[in-house]
Amino acid sequence: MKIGDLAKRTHTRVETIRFYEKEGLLPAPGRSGGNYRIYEQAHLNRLSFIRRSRDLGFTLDQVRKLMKLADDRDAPCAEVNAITAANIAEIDRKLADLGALRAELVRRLECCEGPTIADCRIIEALAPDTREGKQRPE
Amino acid sequence: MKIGDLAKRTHTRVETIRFYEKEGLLPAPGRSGGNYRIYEQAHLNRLSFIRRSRDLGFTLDQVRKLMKLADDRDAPCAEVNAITAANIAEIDRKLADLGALRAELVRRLECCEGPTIADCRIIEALAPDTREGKQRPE
DNA sequence: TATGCACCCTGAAGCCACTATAGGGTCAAG
DNA sequence: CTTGACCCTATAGTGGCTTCAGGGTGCATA
Ligand SMILES: [Zn+2]
Ligand SMILES: [Zn+2]
Ligand SMILES: [Zn+2]
Ligand SMILES: [Zn+2]
Repeated sequence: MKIGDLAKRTHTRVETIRFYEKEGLLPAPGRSGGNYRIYEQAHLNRLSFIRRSRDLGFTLDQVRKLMKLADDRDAPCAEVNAITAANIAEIDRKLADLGALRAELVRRLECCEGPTIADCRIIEALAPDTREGKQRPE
Repeated sequence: MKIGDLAKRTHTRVETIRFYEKEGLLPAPGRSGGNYRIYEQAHLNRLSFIRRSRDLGFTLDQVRKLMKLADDRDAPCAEVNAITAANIAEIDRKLADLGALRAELVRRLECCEGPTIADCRIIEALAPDTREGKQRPE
């Protein structure tokens, strides 16, 4: 299997596959006469694992850990659960942040009294006070 | 006002202020005898604007646009609204993605049948099929 | 045989928004 | 006169890729 085939089958860009190899996530495959990378099923399995993990929001470092754990079937899965729980917590933080952000943006969008910047509540909310004559514009 | 004072007043790191200057977001201030940057009120205003915008999730490029608009009080604020709306849409996308992600992670965490990797449903869900004998491990 | 075209190779740089590090200089207090 | 807090520049690093420059390979077609 050449790199392009592997790319198609895993919905990964060719460059990303080479990047994973350089990063030590995907073992370097054999080469053809023309120096093309030739992949086996095992590579496809590894790469699928990486992509599924990435899709679930794990970092490459976490993926490295998960793969090491996955390779040792006798290892306890407490560590896997810890990594997963950490990601859920991280997602919760992001959800809260984004929710608050969204609310504030919507509020500002609703308050725009336009039609020109002079009356725009969005800009007004962003800008610090410059209308009380306390300072001159530079 | 020296850079450290400005940093404190705007809750910005000193390095970030220098970075904004290099990026053309904050005009280069005058210098003291000892070559220290000396800031005026106008700089503080600008920097506040930048930080508030960043806190609301605008990119530096969007901040550039917003500042240009903010400087022209006769400009229509449709563009400001468009930038804001685009950010809300972007946030909505992220919220949906993160929500789905979270659900899937929780589902997997709940399904872990441990105590070892051999029975771990999280790893199982990540790994491609390797148990049907269709291929050998590399 | 030549030519085109899709695919492959390497190495380096670019993206975002900073952050960190190295290696110095300035200034006021003790 | 030394200490320590602050400041300066220039460069590299972060994550997770993407893009680019400058080639080589392999197969089909004119
Ligand atoms: Zn209102
Ligand atoms: Zn407006
Ligand atoms: Zn279950
Ligand atoms: Zn488990």
